[in-house]
Amino acid sequence: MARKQGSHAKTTGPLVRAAALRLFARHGYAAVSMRQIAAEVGVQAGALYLYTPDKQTLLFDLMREHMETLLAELPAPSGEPLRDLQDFARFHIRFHLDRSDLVFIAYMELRNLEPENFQVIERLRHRYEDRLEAILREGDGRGIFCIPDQKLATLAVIAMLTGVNTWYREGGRLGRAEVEAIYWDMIRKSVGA
Amino acid sequence: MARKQGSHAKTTGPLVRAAALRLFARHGYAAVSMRQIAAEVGVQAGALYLYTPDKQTLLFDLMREHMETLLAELPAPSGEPLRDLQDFARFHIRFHLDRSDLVFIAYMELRNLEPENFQVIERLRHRYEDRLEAILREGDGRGIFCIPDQKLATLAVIAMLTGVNTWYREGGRLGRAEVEAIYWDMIRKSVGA
DNA sequence: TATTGTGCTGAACGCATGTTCAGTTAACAT
DNA sequence: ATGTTAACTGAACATGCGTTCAGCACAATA
Repeated sequence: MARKQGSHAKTTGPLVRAAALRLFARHGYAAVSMRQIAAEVGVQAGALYLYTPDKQTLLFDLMREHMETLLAELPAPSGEPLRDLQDFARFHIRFHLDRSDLVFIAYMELRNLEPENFQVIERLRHRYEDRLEAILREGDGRGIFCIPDQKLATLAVIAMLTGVNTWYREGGRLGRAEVEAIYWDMIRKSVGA
Repeated sequence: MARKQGSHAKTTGPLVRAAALRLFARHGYAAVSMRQIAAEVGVQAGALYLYTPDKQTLLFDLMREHMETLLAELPAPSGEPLRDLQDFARFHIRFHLDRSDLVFIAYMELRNLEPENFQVIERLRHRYEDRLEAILREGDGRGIFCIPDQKLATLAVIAMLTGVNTWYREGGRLGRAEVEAIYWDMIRKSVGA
């Protein structure tokens, strides 16, 4: 039953990755055992170590790849703050709803990262926040926005947007487009534009 | 070394409770062992079972008491939506900053609750959200607010407010009063008032 | 057909887990 | 001095953990 993933890999193979993603999101990193992950893949526990060095790397790889994709796919700013803020907001909602498991892990399992791994993820997250802060600063400087504190506004907007993931369900009362529109409306108002 | 907590209690004693609170908040429920909690209290693991029926109850009691206190201390609405919204926002920030460990646990460890315990907490959380939603609905109906969707606005505001806990540190750039004022400004604008 | 390779098993390693309980200790009441 | 009781220990229970590794099966190569 050859599964063709890799052999004594330094990072995680795709099938193992997918199984770990599902289980970590559902039960949490600390509550999931390597044997459970192996069962989800359909192998014995020992075989996992052909595809990942250890359990911690399983978690770290999930988070790092998630954050790197987030930064890579974030649309480049046009220099027009109102439009850039809208792009950011809509992108954030769409990107996060498409990856609810990864988002959940990235926000919940930070404390289960070993310190050096934690710092890597923190740096990536900070780069993402900085992108939003730059938009807000630009808009505030040009008098398009009216923001009491740019750092706080950045964190407030991101918290608000990320909150969508805690309640949104496919096939619910509102579709993604409506959610995007409603949140954009609230965010636009909250920064005084 | 008598510690006078209780004896074969059905709920958790205060010293054990405080130790569990610290450790769960720092490392997560699944990652903390009864032996670690016992060490924090200064007893052997077996002694914990004089003060709590089991580990799950330790977690559940923390969450339930937290949510009940939250509901009990939430100020009663005056009927004046703008003032009630401000009261709600300021109360939320203050209450949550005063209990950052409990808040962290209440948001992070939901999935470690057994199903029936989970439902109890969910119901309490819903009652809290309903209080805010009632304020928004009243203000929107009277034309004081301008809200595209009351349910979403409720969740967005709470997410925004709760986000403060992820970054606020005592002795940082901003004091509590300033944070309260800035967030109140953003929230007021976001609901169109 | 013989030889190499890889992909995986299954057992084992030492250690930690939540929980129970027979017994020790110390404070108090009589 | 004796009896009582509550607080606590320390060992034990069965189970599970992350991780390692000798060996096996099978596909590809020679």
